[in-house]
Parts: sequence; structure tokens; C-alpha cells
Amino acid sequence: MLANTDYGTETEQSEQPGHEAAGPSRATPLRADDLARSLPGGMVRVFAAKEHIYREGDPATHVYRVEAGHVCIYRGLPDGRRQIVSFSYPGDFIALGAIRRHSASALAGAKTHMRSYPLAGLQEIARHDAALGLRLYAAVSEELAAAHDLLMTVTHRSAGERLAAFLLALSRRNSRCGENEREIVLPMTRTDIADFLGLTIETVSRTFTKFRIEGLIDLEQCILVTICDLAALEIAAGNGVSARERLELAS
Amino acid sequence: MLANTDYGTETEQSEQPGHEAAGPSRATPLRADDLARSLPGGMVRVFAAKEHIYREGDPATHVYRVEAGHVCIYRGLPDGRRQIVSFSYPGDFIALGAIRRHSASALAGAKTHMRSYPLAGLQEIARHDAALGLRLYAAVSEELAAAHDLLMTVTHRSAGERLAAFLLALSRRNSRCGENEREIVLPMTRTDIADFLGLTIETVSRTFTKFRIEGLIDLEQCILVTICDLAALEIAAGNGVSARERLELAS
DNA sequence: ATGGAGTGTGAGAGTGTGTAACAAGGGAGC
DNA sequence: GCTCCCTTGTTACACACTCTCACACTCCAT
Repeated sequence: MLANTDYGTETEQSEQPGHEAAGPSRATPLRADDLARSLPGGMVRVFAAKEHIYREGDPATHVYRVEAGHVCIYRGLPDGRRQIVSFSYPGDFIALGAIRRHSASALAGAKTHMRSYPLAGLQEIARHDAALGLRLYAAVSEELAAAHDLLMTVTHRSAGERLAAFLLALSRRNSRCGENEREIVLPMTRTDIADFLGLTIETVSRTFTKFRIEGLIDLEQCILVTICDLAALEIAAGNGVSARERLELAS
Repeated sequence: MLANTDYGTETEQSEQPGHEAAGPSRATPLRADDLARSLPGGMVRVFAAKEHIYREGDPATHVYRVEAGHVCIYRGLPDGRRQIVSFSYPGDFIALGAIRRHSASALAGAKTHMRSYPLAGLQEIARHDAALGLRLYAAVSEELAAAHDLLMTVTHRSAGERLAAFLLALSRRNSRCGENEREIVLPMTRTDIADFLGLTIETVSRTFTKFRIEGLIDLEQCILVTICDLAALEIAAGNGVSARERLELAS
């Protein structure tokens, strides 16, 4: 779950390349690949949709890499409320921060292929290979920055801002992966989005409709979002246009 | 800012010792000391109240350890809104997750003594000493778990639950440090508490008075909180009493 | 004494929520 | 292919919670 989706809150975004944000998921292709290269090839296991890879509190035994499908990482409250902490896509590692026990649950959102690396072996390597330890450190540090960004977004932004930021984060992810930045596939359910953004499913639904009416997006099916007005969506996300960009627009 | 204050959300808390949560701060005495032992003695510098140790976006040059005083780690939005990510007390490390640039700002809440360790030297050691890399990894992993807990609390809990959880986290911190678990000193302002819990200062203030009227706490000065009814505060925090404890109480 | 920062309290407004009921889609079974 | 049923998404409306705005008070330093 190497977080890397920036919500693009900062106006100086381009000047702070290292400042990534908590998004629905993020590829961090470089770092993740770094890490993958350090690791011996693990076993691939297939999980069915809605099958848990591990649960909060379980002893940590493996680190995983998503090969296909997608995974929700979440925390739960006894009364059923839950907070999705990140969505992980192919290439992302999950369960990295777990030392003894998993501090969150991992649930396959669809049929998902996971490559697993035994923790014991990992620690064995890290004891000799200092570079691996630093890579793990760097990977978790990025997740930490992502978590802080998500915290910022969820706490201080309105429902509309949150959803807009979420869509933009997915759009940027598409850009990075060389896909269409205006056609966003939402493999997760409305419930998942709500639990990620700290909203209810109704509010998510309502806000989608509001965006559609305002002409910001198109909703072909509930799974496919087309961004009609990227700039307006940026404004809806509360992302101030940077001073430089404003000058460029004005001139 | 080695996070270690559990909000005690889980009913199986005692059965999940490794499951710590996002609190206002946490000592993690063991790990922090581990880390301190690995590091060469750094320089101590004194910061005045409201002086920044570093700012979001600054190039990361040092890692710091709080020797005296306390520090707020926060993220800011362009419009002035901010989210305090953690409070750090003596013994805590800060700036650990920063690879190239600081992803958050650090502000001294009062006159604060900080011991600083140059990042360059740290990386040099880590290249040879694999154990240090793993310790850094472990330290940041704890911060990540803490951030996720804070996320959970701020997103899915009411104002009362948040404040109660905050006070309980501080109470537990006192226990761990061998201090009175019922007498809590709040070195931070109401504004800081509000920015940490994602509330407004007014709501924080009102909730404090509500707790006082209900007999949960006493407020001598606004800086000193005495917990009168620990169990009631647990309930106010939304921490369900575990099945076992309920049986014990009933019998 | 005076000013400022921080805190406490009140009234009104607004956002998001909760509880509904309803529509749409997909799979199992026959 | 067909129905039934369950899941998921959408919409409406009243309500509750928190926020916003306004002002008084305390404490401390000047």
C-alpha cells in the first residue's frame, strides 16, 4: 500500500516533488520497484472478492505485493464503523508497517493476485543488507506522509471537496500510469469510497449526482466516471490555482 | 514523534498488545531508547515558544529528539486551516519520516530543548549498520499506525468521543511514565487541541464544560484536568467494555 | 493601568446524517 | 430464458451536530 496519490492541496505542488499525499492509492513505481528488486520472488496466491488477506490483530507473517486486482486496507471500530486507510493497486506493497501484528485489515475488493514474501526471510536479509532496511524505511515513510494527507483532507474538507480531491487523485494516478486522465474506473463500491472519505454512502451518492448536474463529470455506469471539466473539479476540490498558473491564465 | 498513545478503541485491547493507536503523543520508551542508543550524541538547541523547528517543504537535514518542552507536528492548508498530526514530548523523535523534504511542520509549543542528529551521518551509519535501518523502519511504522488511529478517531467519532479519547490517551501516557493517571496537564492550547481533533476551539471548550458538569472531570485551571470517573470517560470515548470485563463487573 | 492572548458561553445557521422507500443490476435456481 | 432475491445505488426529508459569529472574562506581560 505504498501511498502516492497527492491530493494536490499545495499551490507549490510542483516545487515540492517529495510531498505526496494520501490518496486512494498510488503507484510510487520507482520505490516499489526498488523494493521488489530487493526481494526474492515470492509465492502468488489468489484471493476471491471480499476475502481477507489478513485482519487487524493477526500476527504479521508476510509482506504482500498486489499483482492484479485491488485491495482495501482498513481499520474497524467495534460498532462496525470503519475507515479505509488506502486502496492498493497492482505494484503496491501492503502490510509493510506491521512489526508483530497487523494494525489494519486487508480485504480483496475483487479477485486479486497477491505475491507474498515471508517476513522472517525479509528480516533475515535486512539484518545483512542495510540497503533493504532503508528501503523499507523509505516506503513506510511515504505511507506515513500519505496518511497525514488523508487526515488533512478528511478532517478539514467538505464532502464535495473530498470527493473532488479523490477523483483528481485517481486522475493523476491514471496520468502516471499512462492511462486516460479523464476516464476513471472506480473498482470500489460507494460504501468503500464513503469509508475512505469519512462520509456516508448517501452523501457520496448525492455528491456524485451534484457533480453530474453541474457538468463536472459524467457517470455512464456507476463504475465509470468521465471528467468533463478538470479545472472546475480542481476548484471544487478547494485547490487554489497557484499564483504562477493564475498569471499564465490571465496573460 | 514516535507515536504510541493508544485510543483504546478495541475491546480486545489487552489481547492485542502490539496494536497501539494515534494519540496526542506517545513515549514508546523502549523503541525510542533503542534508537537513541544507536545514535551518536547530537547537539542540543533551544527553541522559544512558537518558534518553528522546521517547516513543511523544507529540505530535511536533521532528525530531532525532544529533551524538554513539547512540539506540535502539523500540516497546513493554503487557507490557514491546519491539522496537528501529533504532539511530541521529551524522549520522542521527530522528523523521522522525512526523506528529502519535511512533509509537515514542527512548532515548539513552549520553550523546548531539541537534540539534533544530522541526517547525513544517520544515513552513513545506516548504510553499514543494518540494525539502525530496521529501527528506523520500526519507529516510522509505529507512527503510521498512530496516524491511522488518529484518522479513525477524527473521522468516525463525535466531538465528545474525540475529546474523551484524547484525555484517555494522555492518561495512559502518564501511566506509562509513572505519573498520576488521573491528573493530566495540558501544555497545549485549546486551539491546538481543536486542530488535533479536527474540531473548533468553541466545541472543545463546550465539551470540556459538558464533561465537567457531568462529573467526568474537574478543571482547576484550563491547563490541569483531573479525571473523576475514568470508567465513564471510557464510555464517553465510545470504547465498548469488553465481554470479559462486562462479565467481571456483573458477577 | 493597559493591552493582548487565550478561554468560556450564547444564539442562530448550515452541512451532513439517518431513516426511510424506491430503482437498478446481477446471480442462483429452475 | 425466466423469475426471484439479494445487493448496490439513488433520492427525499426531518433532525442533530457542529460551525460561525459575537461578546465577556481571566491571566499575564508590558
